[in-house]
Amino acid sequence: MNHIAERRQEERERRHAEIIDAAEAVAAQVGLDAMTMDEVARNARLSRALLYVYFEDKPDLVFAICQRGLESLRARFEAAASRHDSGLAAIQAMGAAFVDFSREQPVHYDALARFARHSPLGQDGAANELACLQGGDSVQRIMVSCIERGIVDGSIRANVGPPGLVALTLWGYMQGIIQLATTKAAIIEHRGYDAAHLIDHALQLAAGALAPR
Amino acid sequence: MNHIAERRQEERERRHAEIIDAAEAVAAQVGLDAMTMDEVARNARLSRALLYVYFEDKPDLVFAICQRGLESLRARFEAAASRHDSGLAAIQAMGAAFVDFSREQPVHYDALARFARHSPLGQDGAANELACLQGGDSVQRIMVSCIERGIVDGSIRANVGPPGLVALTLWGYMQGIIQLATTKAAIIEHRGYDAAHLIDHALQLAAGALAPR
DNA sequence: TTAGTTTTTGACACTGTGTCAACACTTGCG
DNA sequence: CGCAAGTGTTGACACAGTGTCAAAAACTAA
Repeated sequence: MNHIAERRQEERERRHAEIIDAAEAVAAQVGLDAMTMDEVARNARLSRALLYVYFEDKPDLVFAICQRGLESLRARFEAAASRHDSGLAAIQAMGAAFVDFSREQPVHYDALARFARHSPLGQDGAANELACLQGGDSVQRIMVSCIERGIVDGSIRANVGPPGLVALTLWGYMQGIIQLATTKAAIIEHRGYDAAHLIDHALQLAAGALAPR
Repeated sequence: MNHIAERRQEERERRHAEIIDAAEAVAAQVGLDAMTMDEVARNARLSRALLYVYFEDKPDLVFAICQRGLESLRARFEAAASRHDSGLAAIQAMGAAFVDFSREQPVHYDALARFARHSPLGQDGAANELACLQGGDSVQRIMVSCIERGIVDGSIRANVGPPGLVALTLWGYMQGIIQLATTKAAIIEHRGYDAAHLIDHALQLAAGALAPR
């Protein structure tokens, strides 16, 4: 029968999602590093071996988490893009959205940061990695379109450079700042500033770099 | 005798350095992640167990590598600071020096990046971690003094913000950009740019953000 | 029922970490 | 010299985690 294959496919997808849910729950408690396949399996009430039917690897599972994160981030960026008229304002809102994202979904953010670190494995298997790359791409595209919009509407100076490069630069910038703010909060405070302060400052500085002179 | 304790102390330090040498050699070949204590021990012609006499942990050993890296980076920054008259030019030179550093001493750079990621363990043991924090501090101080110099000599606009925050921001920025450029070189090229291009652009953009209007 | 297919698992092999009791070597002293 | 006390060094162990596989269990269709 054909219904049967269909049902199985659905169950397969549901299970797939459940495993990711379980992994996120574990990671939320102990972090992605300390998250073990055993714990994930226990949390999803499956045997550990079964995880390897649904995911290649532990990295593969993390890619799946990252994928969800990217989707969420994309939605936030899109919202930011449509909530503002001027290109610059939209880009600024994206910076803030990125920061919010890192705070509200730390596991997703961490998975994303990991993904950003690792060089792509090339055309090697890993369907989930590919999906992450595509997810990253669509986020970038939103940024690019807003930068172009800003150049047209005059809120961003025309000679900032090619929008594609500007988007990449801003992306790297935000990653760097957020990482600094989250991991070195103690040190920053010890110097008399605080993390929120640093981030505000960084966003402002970036806006200044894009605005016309 | 007192000479004997002295000699032993020297031998201890020599061995300490030799282990770090061995670790760097291994890491240069396979990367910090894949570097195993066993391989390091073999490379230093010692038993694995002895490594744990000289270093707490594998992380501790990586901190030691990081320390060397920070010292090297400090020297490069200091050179950059004294090679230029204007504060802005000095800061720009530091950006370039950071990039050079990441290219010429990838293992040191990677150790540094790892250190930057991990939150400090607090007052917990780990003498090497403390040394890294201090090393990071002295690098920051060089940046701060150059920013202040730039504000005085007019090459940097006075309202960029508190020099301490600006230094932190620039630091995070460079980390983000270099990471992006090194791990995602393939993707960047796929979009018609290249890594060197991106870095040039990023440095230019940063300079623009600091320069007076 | 039964034979074929798919799902699920326990048990295993492997790699790497960190620890410890015991071994080996130096050194100072009777 | 010989021999204790201290120091350096190591092999062997316990442990934790990953990924794999043959076989058990569950399901399906005749």
